[in-house]
Amino acid sequence: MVETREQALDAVFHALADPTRRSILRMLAERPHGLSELAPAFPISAVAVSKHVRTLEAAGLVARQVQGRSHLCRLEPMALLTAHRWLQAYERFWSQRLDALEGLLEEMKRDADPA
Amino acid sequence: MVETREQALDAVFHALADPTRRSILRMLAERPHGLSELAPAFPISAVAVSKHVRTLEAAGLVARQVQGRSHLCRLEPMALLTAHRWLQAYERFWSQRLDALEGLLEEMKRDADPA
DNA sequence: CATTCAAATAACCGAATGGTTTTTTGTCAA
DNA sequence: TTGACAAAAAACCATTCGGTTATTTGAATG
Repeated sequence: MVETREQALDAVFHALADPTRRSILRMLAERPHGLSELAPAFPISAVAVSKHVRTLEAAGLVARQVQGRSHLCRLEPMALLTAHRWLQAYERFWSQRLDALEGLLEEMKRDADPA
Repeated sequence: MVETREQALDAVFHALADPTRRSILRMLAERPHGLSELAPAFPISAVAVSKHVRTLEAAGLVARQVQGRSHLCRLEPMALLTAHRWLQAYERFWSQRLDALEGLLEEMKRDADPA
């Protein structure tokens, strides 16, 4: 479904950009859930929840195991690695900022409490 | 603009879910760029690029410094931390998987090359 | 002052998004 | 075999999205 790495990032970030879908992932992180077990947890129709799950599936974040007439969904965590690695490339920028903040705090402490 | 933590995640993940916007961030990671310097790097109109920058700004990923008639954009990396921390909560799931994979590889090596 | 240049604003367009209700399609059980 | 149940599929709707062109605003420059 997803071809290139850029398309994978598109799909994963888009899937994560919705609070209902993030909630679904949180539930699946705890344990696998059937679709009909997932749906009542949200104030929207079961069809809408099913659509969200399909979006998560398309991004590779969720896998579905069909058992008769119930569909068991489980977290597929490796897809999160795509997003994580992209973010890691920027890690040095925010750690730089955090270091600068820490430095400032040290300075303030020294000024407020001169030995 | 962004009120709650959930809204912040919505805005950041949505901003990252577009290849043009990710490219803009990559350029700004290298160094700050004027808007008019940013625009020609993309096969779309300057207005479209300006809109993308506004989306990034709304997510807190980019800050703009107006200097006369040119607008200087720079990366605001702390907003990425929001996304990074959300992903970190799932880190144990994929590292579990990676460990399992590593274990399998070890096993295959042992089987293929019995001492 | 008139011009030029950077950017925003406005108006518009087609496609995608998030939601709905209704209608199939299967599968389990009485 | 006749329901009942789980889920998908279809049709629909309003809003948002990513893009366009044309117009306006505002600062630098001749």
